[in-house]
Amino acid sequence: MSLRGNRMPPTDTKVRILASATELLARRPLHDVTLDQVAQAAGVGKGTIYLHFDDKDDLLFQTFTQGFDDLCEQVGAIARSGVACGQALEEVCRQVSGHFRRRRRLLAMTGAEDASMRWQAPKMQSRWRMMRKQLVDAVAQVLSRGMGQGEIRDDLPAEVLANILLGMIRSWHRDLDPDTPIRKNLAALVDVFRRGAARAPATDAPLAAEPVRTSPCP
Amino acid sequence: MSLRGNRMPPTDTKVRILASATELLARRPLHDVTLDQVAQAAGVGKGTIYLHFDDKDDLLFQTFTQGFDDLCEQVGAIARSGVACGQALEEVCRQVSGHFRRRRRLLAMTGAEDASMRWQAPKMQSRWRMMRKQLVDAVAQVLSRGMGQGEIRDDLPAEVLANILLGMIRSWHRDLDPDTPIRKNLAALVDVFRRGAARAPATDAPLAAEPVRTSPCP
Amino acid sequence: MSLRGNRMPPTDTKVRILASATELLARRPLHDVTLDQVAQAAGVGKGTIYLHFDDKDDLLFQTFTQGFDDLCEQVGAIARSGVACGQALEEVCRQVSGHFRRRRRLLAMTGAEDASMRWQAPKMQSRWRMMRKQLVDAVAQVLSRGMGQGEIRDDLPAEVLANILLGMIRSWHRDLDPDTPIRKNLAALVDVFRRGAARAPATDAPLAAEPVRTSPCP
Amino acid sequence: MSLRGNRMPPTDTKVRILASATELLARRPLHDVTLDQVAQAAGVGKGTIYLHFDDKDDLLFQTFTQGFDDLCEQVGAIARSGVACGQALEEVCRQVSGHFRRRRRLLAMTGAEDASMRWQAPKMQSRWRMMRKQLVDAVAQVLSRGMGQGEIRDDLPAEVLANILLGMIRSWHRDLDPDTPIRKNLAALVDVFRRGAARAPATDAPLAAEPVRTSPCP
DNA sequence: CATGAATGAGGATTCATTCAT
DNA sequence: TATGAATGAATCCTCATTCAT
Repeated sequence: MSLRGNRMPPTDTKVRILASATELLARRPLHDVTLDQVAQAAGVGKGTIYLHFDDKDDLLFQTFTQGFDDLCEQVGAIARSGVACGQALEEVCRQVSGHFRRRRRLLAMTGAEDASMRWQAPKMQSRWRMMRKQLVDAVAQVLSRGMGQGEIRDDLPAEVLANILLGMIRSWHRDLDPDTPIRKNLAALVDVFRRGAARAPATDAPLAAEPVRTSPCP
Repeated sequence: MSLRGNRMPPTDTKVRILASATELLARRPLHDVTLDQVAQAAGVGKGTIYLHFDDKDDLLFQTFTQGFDDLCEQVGAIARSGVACGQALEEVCRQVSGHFRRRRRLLAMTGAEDASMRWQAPKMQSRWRMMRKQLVDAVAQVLSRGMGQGEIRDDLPAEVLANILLGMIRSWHRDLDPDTPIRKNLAALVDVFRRGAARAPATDAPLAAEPVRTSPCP
Repeated sequence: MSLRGNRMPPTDTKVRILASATELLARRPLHDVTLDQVAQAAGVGKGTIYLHFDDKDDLLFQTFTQGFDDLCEQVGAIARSGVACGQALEEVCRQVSGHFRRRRRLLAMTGAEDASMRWQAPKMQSRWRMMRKQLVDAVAQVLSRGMGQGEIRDDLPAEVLANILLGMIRSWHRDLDPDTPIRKNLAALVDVFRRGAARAPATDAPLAAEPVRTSPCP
Repeated sequence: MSLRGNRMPPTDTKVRILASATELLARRPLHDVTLDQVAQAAGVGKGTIYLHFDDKDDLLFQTFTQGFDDLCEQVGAIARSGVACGQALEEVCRQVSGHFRRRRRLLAMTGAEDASMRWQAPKMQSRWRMMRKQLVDAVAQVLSRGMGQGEIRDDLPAEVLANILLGMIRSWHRDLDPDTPIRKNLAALVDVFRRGAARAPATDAPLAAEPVRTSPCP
């Protein structure tokens, strides 16, 4: 049975729509992606989209945040595992970076500026903030553990450091020339962050004192 | 000439238009700013915009990159001045951050993601890339000098470090809760970066060696 | 058969649909009532509607004209009963008015202007005209008897007077402020009509003569 | 100059749009008139409509109520003129009827049921009610004067009688077969109304007493 | 008989751009 | 230069209708 003719196999419709939207948004700017294109790419009728999403906004939002929960879950798992801080950080970067790379221009990771700028409607704003906070908190957990173990500086809140790390990852992917070999070497990025975020050697001057003025570059 | 009657003093029309666009873009998402609004806010006729700009794109581009040259110039000046690396970095952050804060959501600083995503037309793409490279290069110059003086690690290209720093500043402004007191303290950000980018103490094991893989957080 | 499980008792489906449509049309303008709403309100699937009605038009038509046959029948019965003209008219008004009040905005009574304007397709047009003529004729019968008995003026066709009466009833319900106490007193309306439609006192000048042109208001 | 080529003479654009809308609404049901059609018929671009009207609703409303103010003014003038009640009523009917005939199916006169059903939005509702009250009041003024002169029954409020008269006129136009010769003779309608609304001969039984039960039809 | 996911033609509305003045 | 009325292509969204189950 099921001679639906030219229909695709019974892949769940909503999934197909999301996939098409993802695909298109990775190529064209948000602004230029129309629902007709999404529908066409997904091989469904235009109206079908509205059976699965409230709105164009809703579709975009879900597209942008797809898989985000999983990412947060994974990062959270790293935090909870007993893994040493250094390895944990590397693993976090790998996960976040992988997620980011997979969703390329979607920028679903932290700021998705296109998205965050589009959604100024309060409803979306808060939806978005919640998602973002989820990831920052997960990363902050890893750092908190590092602080507890005396490995991460505790003169800055974990959330602040988490934001910095995420910002670095973002830059790494967005702004770095894709052909730079270093870009493939996440370890370098982790190293810079770890050193910047490390607790200063206990013997030397206190961290918060005035190292800003003193150490390396006088 | 110019008996424009009840018009404002002969403030240059183009300047007024740019100012209005800046104002509006700082509030609404790009997507929601219309030329009618800009014209109205600037107190000029809609057609007048086309006397000063090719296009809506052109207007947006000029709006986004307004003052960017000045910023690059200032950063370059810091690099050329003999100021010590540490102070130079702080000053760079102050400048960039100030520019960023002033143009808030315009994101004219490094990537202006909205912008970069909007402009896929080759013409704009390259126009944009050039602007961005200008700033990265200026920051990289400061870092290069630091490397020459043995204060900045030289296992990573200066441009990579420059990108990281700019990414951190961006995060600092975009993602950090505006009410966090730390956000006002740029020195903290500089400190994290400087330590991360510092040349490792000569005594210990070489930084790039393999701590990444082994030790937790030294 | 009919192992419908948790369905309602075998209330006739079509009746439920009509009831829901009536309910909805009494609240929202025709224009805003969708088949989804009707189906939902009736607790049936959307497709089911098409098992009982040709069309949305058909559903609307049947909804609008529901009970109309009964009304015509009742009015006809009054005409055939030997009841005196005055009482008969009052009774007619009561029936028509009651029907009208029950179906309020449906306006199924005489013109259902919404309906008459909607249905320009010849099929519906004639269907509608037939229904309307039925009622006018029934009312006209009552008036004809009154003419035969010398109580109703016969210088105007019974159908014309019937239309006038129906128009008055319509206005009474539609245009009169629902809070006006008089609105509840149909007798007043009947009185106006009866006096206007009464045969003029034999003694005075003939009604149709020319009072219209000359005397103010006798 | 002004070789606008295929443009129409400088008839005011808004007027042209209203005229086209009127024309179309007189043929097709409200529901089927699209803005494209209106624009095309008016020989203007689709967007131009939005320069002159807020909305489709606004366009329709203005179309329906076009000339209504004039009508009310004329009726008011009749009331204020010293004309005898009978002639005044005839004149009122002539005016209202003329307005009605001119706007045919638009029903702008009193109830414009299509319109009144479409506009359930509070804004339009009240806009509509105000217009309607204007006309009823104007007609009621004429009747009030008749009451003061003892020519019109005063056991019913003037507004109620005004509504009845307007309802009769509406029926006359809408429901009567256009070919009935009587339809052209408004005097007949006025006569029915005048007799129904006349003060009963002072000599006979009091009007409010029980004439309903007694006179003409026993 | 009953269902409801899928469809896609159709319509309201926006807005960058032009051009006669 | 400056203007702003006019334009119409482009887009989001609705909803009557179908059909595989």
